[in-house]
Amino acid sequence: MIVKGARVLDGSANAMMKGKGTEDDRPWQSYHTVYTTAKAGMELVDKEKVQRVVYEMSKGSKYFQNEERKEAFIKQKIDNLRIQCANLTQEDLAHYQKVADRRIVELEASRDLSRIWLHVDMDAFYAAVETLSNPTLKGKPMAVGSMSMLSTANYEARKFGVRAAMPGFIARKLCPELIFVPTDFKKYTYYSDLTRKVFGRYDPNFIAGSLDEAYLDITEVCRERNVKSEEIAQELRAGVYEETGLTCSAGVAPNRLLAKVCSDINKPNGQYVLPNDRMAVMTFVSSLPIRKIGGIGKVTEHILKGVFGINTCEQMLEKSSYICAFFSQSTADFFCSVGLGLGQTDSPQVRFRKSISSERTFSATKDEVLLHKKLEELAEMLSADMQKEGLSGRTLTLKLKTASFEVRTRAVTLQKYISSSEDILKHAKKLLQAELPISVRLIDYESSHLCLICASITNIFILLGLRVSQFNGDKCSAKSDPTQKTITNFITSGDVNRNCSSFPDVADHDFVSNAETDMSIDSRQTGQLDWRDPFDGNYLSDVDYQSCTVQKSDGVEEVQTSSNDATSSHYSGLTEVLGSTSYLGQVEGINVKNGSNLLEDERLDSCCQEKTMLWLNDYKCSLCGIELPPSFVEERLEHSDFHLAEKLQKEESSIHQKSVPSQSKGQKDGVTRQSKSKKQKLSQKEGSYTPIDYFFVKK
DNA sequence: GCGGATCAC
DNA sequence: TATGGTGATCCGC
Repeated sequence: MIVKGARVLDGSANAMMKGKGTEDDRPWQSYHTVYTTAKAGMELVDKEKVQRVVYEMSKGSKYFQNEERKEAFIKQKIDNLRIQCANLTQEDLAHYQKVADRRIVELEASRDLSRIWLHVDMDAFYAAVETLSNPTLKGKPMAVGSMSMLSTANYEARKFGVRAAMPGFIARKLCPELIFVPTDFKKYTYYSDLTRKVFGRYDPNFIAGSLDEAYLDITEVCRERNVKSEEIAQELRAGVYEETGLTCSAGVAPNRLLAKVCSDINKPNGQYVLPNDRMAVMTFVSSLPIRKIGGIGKVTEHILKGVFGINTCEQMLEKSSYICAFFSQSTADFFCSVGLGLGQTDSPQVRFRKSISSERTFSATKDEVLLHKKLEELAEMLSADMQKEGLSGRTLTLKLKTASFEVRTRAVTLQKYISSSEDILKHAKKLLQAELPISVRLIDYESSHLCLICASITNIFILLGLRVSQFNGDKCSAKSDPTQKTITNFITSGDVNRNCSSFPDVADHDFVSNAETDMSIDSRQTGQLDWRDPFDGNYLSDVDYQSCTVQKSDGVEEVQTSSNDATSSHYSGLTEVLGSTSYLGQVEGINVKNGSNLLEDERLDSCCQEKTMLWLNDYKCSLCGIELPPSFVEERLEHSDFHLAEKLQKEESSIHQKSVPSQSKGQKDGVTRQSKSKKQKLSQKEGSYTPIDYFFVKK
C-alpha cells in the first residue's frame, strides 16, 4: 500500500504526454466535453469524429471560451497539486499512510453486507415514452429536447454520438436525419407513476431518484419469498414492461452506490447482480473506473487522474496516503470508501427540500427595463411555486449569467420570512440593482496609494434566477440537525427522502463536515500542508483570470486589477478591503437609492481630487467634446466609465512607477497571469501584478 | 451567512 | 441563431 512519490508523478506525467504531441494537429482532442463520456449504447461510436464535430461547432463561441477558461484553471490546479505532491517528504508520506490505513480499517469495519439494494433505471425514458405515443418514431434516430438542449436521445441516435445534455444544433450536425421531439413532462410523469406502482410491490418505501429511476431495498422480498435477487430483478422489469410497454435496466448490489453502477452495466433492457460478498465487491471495484461512481464527475476525475494517476477505484486505496494528505477528511473518506466498494445501505427517512428556485435563460441583454421585467416574471413564478407547497423563506439568492457564461450569485438573508411575489421582487430588485453597471469603485482610503481599482463596465446578461432558502420551520441549528452525519453514519446509514419524486438522491455522496479531527490536527503538526485546502493555490488565478477578461467587440464585460506596495502585510489589508467591497454590492447597495453611481463618483472624486466629467449644456462631454443627448442614458454611463477608467489609469501608472518595482514574468496570456485577490494565500512573498494599462490598450 | 464550484438528472 | 432548469453539497472565507 505504500506508494512512492516518484511513481505517482511518473504516472501522471505519462498521462499528460499522451494527448500532447497531436494537440496542434488535432485541436479538438484538447476540448474535453462531457458528451464523449461512455454512455450506454455508444460503444461503437466514432469518438474521434464526434469530438471533432463538437469542437468545430463550438469553437470561438462564448460558451467554448468559457469552457476553455475553466479547463485552464483545472489544469493549473493539477499542476500545483503535482508540485505539492513532489514536495512531500518520506516522513510526510509515512505519516499520511498511517492516517490512511487507520481510516481504511475503520471504514472496513463499517461494511454492511446484510442488505440487498436494487437500482432500476428506465431506458432512454423520455424518448421511449414519446415513441410509445408515436410509434412511427420507432427505429429512427430521435431526441427529446430543443435545438439548444437535448434531454435524451434514443439508441438509434446514440449510434451517431447524439446524447443527453448535448445542444440540438450539434446533434443535428452529427445526425442530419435526427428527429426532434419537444419535452412533455405530463406524459413522462404519467408513465413514471405507472412504473412506481410496480416498484411499490417490492419495496413500499422505495426511493424515487427522478422520474426514471429508483432504489429499492429488496432484502425483505427476497427473504419472504425465498427467491434470489436476480429473479426479483427479472420479475420487476417484466412487470414494468407489462404496465407501461417500456423497458428498464436494473442493478443489484449490497449498497445503493454499487447498485447504481450495476444498473448501467447491461443497459438497455438488462440487469447485473453483484452478490453480497466482500471478495466479489472488491474484485468488482478493482477495475471500475472512478468516473462510474456517482459523485465523481468530469473535474474530479480529471484531478484524480492528472495528479495521482488514479483511474480505478482500487487505485483510490493504493494512493490513499496522497488522498489523505491533500483532501478534506470527508472527501478522503468518500474516496477511500469508493475504493472499498462501500455505500449507503440504510433505510433513509424523509427529507425536506431546502431550497426552491426559478431561473430562465434569454437572449443577451443589458437593458435594465427588460431585466427588471424578467425579474418580475421570475418572482411571480417562484412565489406561485412556493405557495403551492406552503413555503416561505428568509434567504433570497439572485443568480446571474453574463454573456460570457460567467455565473454570479448574490444573496441576502432577511429578518422575516417571505413568499409573496411582491416581497420577493422587492428584495430581488435591490440585489439586481447592485449588479447593474457601476462605473468605478475605488478602495483603500487609508493608504495614500491608489490600491485597488475595480472598474465594472457594462454587463450583458443571458440568465436571471431567483432562489429562496432557509424556510420557515427549518431546523437552523447545524449541531442539532439530525441529518448531519458522522462518517460512520455516512457509510452505515443515511437519510434520503423516500418516495419523494421531486428530489434527486444525492445521499450516496454526502460528505461529512467535521471541523476538528485527528487528521486535521495531525496535518497541521507537520507544518507542510493544509490538507483541507488542496486547491487553494490556484483558486486565485481563477478569480484573477476571470477579472482579466476584456471583450472589445461586445463591450467590456468587466475589468479588475489591483496594485500594491508589494508587502504581504499590506496585502492582508487589501484583501480585506476587497472582500468587503464585493459585499458592498449586496449590502450597502441595497440601501442606496437608484443611481448609486453618484455615490461611487463621490468616492472617486474625494480620493483622486480631480476634475469630474460634466455634460456641458446637458449635451457635450466636458473632457472630450463628444456629443451625447441626455436620453442616451446607458451610453453616457459607459462614456463616463471610460473617462474614469482613463483617469485611474494615469493615476495608477504614476503610482506604479513609484512604488511597485517588481513584475512577474510569464504574462504572455491570461491564463498564466496572476494578481492578488481575496482568496489567495498570503504566504507568498511576492505577488504578480498586472498593470492597468493592459486593460485599456487598443487592440 | 455568502459565493463559487461541482454534481446529478 | 444556438450550450437548460432544479436542487443539493462542499469549501473557504
